[in-house]
Amino acid sequence: MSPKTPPGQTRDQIFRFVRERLFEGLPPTVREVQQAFGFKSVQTAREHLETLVAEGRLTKAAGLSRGYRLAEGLALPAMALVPLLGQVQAGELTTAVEEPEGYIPVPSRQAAEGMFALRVRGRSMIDAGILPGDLVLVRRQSAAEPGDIVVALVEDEATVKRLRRRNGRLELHPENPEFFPIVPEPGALVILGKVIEVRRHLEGMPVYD
Amino acid sequence: MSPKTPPGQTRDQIFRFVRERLFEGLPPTVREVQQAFGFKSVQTAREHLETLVAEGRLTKAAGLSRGYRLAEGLALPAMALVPLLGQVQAGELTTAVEEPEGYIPVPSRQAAEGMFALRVRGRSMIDAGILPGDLVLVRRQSAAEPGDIVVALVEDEATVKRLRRRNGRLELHPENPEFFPIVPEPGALVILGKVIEVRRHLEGMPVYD
DNA sequence: TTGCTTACCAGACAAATGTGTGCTATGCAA
DNA sequence: TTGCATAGCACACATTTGTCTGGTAAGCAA
Repeated sequence: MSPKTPPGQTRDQIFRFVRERLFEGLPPTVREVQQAFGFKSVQTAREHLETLVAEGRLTKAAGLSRGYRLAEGLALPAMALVPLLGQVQAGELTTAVEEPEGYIPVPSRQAAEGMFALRVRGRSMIDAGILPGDLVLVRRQSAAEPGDIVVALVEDEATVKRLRRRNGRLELHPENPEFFPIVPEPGALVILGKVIEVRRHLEGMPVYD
Repeated sequence: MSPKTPPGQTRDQIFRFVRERLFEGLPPTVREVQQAFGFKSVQTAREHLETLVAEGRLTKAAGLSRGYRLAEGLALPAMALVPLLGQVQAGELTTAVEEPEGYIPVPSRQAAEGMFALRVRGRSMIDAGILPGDLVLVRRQSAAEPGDIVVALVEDEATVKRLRRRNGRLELHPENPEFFPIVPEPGALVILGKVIEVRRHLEGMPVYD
């Protein structure tokens, strides 16, 4: 008999194994789990799987081959592609087509709704750790809180700045002492969205389109 | 016998059915195809499936249940999860499991091979735009080029620094004037991998585990 | 006609796979 | 000790599932 492992440890690995296989598109059979973990009996694998079902981490379709699935809530993050906009044109950006340069994958279909991506061009945000060439993922919204990093429309160009409130009005502040804050006329500030993620690829990044 | 349909028409619909099922995560069995299309014989479904394989639209793993897959090139862009390692222990990090804190989704299965992720803890790389709390995605490799940002092992702790060559030896340089370079004994430098991506989530990020 | 192809059916067999019963061994707590 | 839980094993059985052999019927071209 194989040595006994600490309680739950093997089961965690089995859970990840099943999830991995689901990612690849083909759920494992009980015997595939058995072989993957070197169990000498099918039943050992089966008991672990059934325990995972009882724990609510897996679900199963009884009788079906390869019937184990991830439980609700643990579902695989389905990938979605967010458009990488190049030139952000005048107006509202809401006009359907802005000639995306490509598409950025995000791990949640839901989160991708109403998102777009931009490539940062200036050095005005380097103290916030946002460098030229970085990608910012932006959720579209026309308002934001002071302190948020936002994408705003300044003279028909999209710019990334931190939103600040000063003297009762909203301003766009760079995070680089070499740059000056932008003080829009009251009511003239057009916010395109809020930056919710920053990505920097130091090595070749696959482009989707 | 059911009425005979025009050549290829039923087969196209079977292809779409299989693709749909693959997208949902559970490839169909031959008999499930049979029932979905109301065939009175298993063999009818089987012949269509085998024809799709012969046409190069599907592939199959013979003998396996639910063994039909989409052919190369027709596959969906698949995501993979990269382990987010918390404490990087001594030694080589190559020991199988290091108690991942979670898993980070990356958009390519292939790229995920041999990768891991770390959460940055210090402020030593802020001038490179790497802030505390940022995630770095690392490809495992034991050597790197000067100029690369690497993860190296310093006194049993993983640290992110830029690799530099000075006076003929490799050093680990921070990107923050408040910190000093680390000068390992020649030959004592343990490189765990190269940083290939930096991510910062400014808003709640889903954690997978 | 003949011959060929495609679409479909019937029934059987064998391999893959899910499931059940009974067992050993270890650790822990009452 | 007893009792209980977890980890694992052996073996059998039934269902699911892939596979095979042989058939019918319709359309089309030589």
